Amino acid sequence: MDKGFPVNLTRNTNADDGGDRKITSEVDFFSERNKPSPSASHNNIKKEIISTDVKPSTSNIHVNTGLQLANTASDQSVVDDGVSSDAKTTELAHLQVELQRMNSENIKLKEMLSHVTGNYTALQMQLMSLMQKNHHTENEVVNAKAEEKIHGVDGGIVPRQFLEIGTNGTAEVDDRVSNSSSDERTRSNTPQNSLIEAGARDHIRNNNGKNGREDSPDSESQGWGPNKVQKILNSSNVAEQSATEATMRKARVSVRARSEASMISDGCQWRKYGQKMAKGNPCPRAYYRCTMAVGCPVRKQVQRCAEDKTILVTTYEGTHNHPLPPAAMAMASTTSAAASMLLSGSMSSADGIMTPNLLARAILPCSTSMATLSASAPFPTVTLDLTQNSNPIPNPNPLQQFQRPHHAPFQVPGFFQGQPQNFQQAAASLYNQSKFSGLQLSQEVGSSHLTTTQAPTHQQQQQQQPSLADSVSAATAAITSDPNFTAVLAAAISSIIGGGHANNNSNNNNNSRSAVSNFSGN
DNA sequence: CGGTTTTGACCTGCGC
DNA sequence: GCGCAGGTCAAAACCG
Repeated sequence: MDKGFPVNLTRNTNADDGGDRKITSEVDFFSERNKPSPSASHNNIKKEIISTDVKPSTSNIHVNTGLQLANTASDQSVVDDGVSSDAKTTELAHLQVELQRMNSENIKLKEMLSHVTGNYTALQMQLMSLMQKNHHTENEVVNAKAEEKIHGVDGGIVPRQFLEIGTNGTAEVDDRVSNSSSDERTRSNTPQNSLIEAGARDHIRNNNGKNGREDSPDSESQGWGPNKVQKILNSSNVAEQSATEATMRKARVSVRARSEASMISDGCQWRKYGQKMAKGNPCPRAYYRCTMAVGCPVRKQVQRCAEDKTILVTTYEGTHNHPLPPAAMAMASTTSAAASMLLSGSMSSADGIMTPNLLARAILPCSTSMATLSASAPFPTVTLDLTQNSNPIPNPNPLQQFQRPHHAPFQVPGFFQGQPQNFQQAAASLYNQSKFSGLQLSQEVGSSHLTTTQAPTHQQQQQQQPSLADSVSAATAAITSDPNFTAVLAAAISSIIGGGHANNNSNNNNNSRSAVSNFSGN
């Protein structure tokens, strides 16, 4: 019996070995993609070139090189049958000239690429500095307010510990942020630990480490309590910045997907550590912790939607501190990217309220409604809704669009690198697919008046698309319930959001074996 | 036997 | 201060 792993994976793939086969073929495809073109004529010309001591360029930039040479080669193979060696030599010379021309062209293209890259970097730097400047300005406003309180301008009482945290707590918070990987389990292993420590954590909040525990890794908060951050936000700019970083860990990414399984497969291994009945929902909420590495801070909550029990809402929090298999990277990078986007938006505002329009456009630039953003207390949350059936781009054959042929499977972002054309095609394709699947982006910003679009309920969203054929609904539901699709779609979204965010687990090696084992294990 | 799930108890924050 | 809700812990049960 599969415990904690999606049942519908095996259901969707008919058998466990079917699931393995699917993933294996995908991995094989990726490995194939890294090989040169299998064209026989291409191989022929390669041999010819090497035999004449002309080194072919291996640059990826020159996409057409192989084709042109291949054509030439096939021409030559015809000539080979009965033509003199002079013609052969002439042909070789011609090829050499052609190759040299292409090499020089390659160099030019490389220069262009480096130029564009440089421009991009410069622009990115400018953007960063602008954002930083903006943030700094807001900090000054906060500081001014804090100063007023310190000097009793408004008669307010300044909580002493907040000021102390501002100078002293920086290291503590930063340390927590940078050491998000600190071993929570180790910390919790001692018997009495949790209760004592819970109290100690609270004590730290109030006394700022006067009990001497602030330097201990034990002082690392669980990353789920909002209050510490909220309090620190009211102190100095340093503390605010630190708190913002701490908030980064608290950003949540919620994924709604139709699934009859108890949990969607995201490639990670999870251990259930709790279950609670949440108010207003007859379905219990399950709490999971990542067990792929000891002390991984990532947790997730899984709960069925109260309105539609076929919808599984999975809420992720935290960043993995260990290498992930590609299958896990897809979802992990997505949640990380979404969290980064969300918090980069929230960071630009002193009161923690994000700029929803900017964020919304950033997540999916061509859409006005694709994912739900919420900065309502206590946690900023991005919701990726993979349950909808809306289709802004009419597609007469949605099934065809969603099919996963073996010759062109979906890719996770890590595999896009070095394959720009494939990346663009896949991203564009998945972008359309994501639009098809009805990722809804609205701006629900808690109590703030920045709300521009009221997040529609699930029923409302369905009612907005009454004209869709049942087959489309069924296909979408079936596909979006496929955990692999969910993960890969999420990966594509993260890719669209921006490569910088998408692969924060850059040290993750693409261990295809672990991916296979994970999926088969799931 | 080791890992996972279950489940009741406990803690914390928040609103009243 | 009290009650509520969300979140976590850990012993016991369960499973392969």
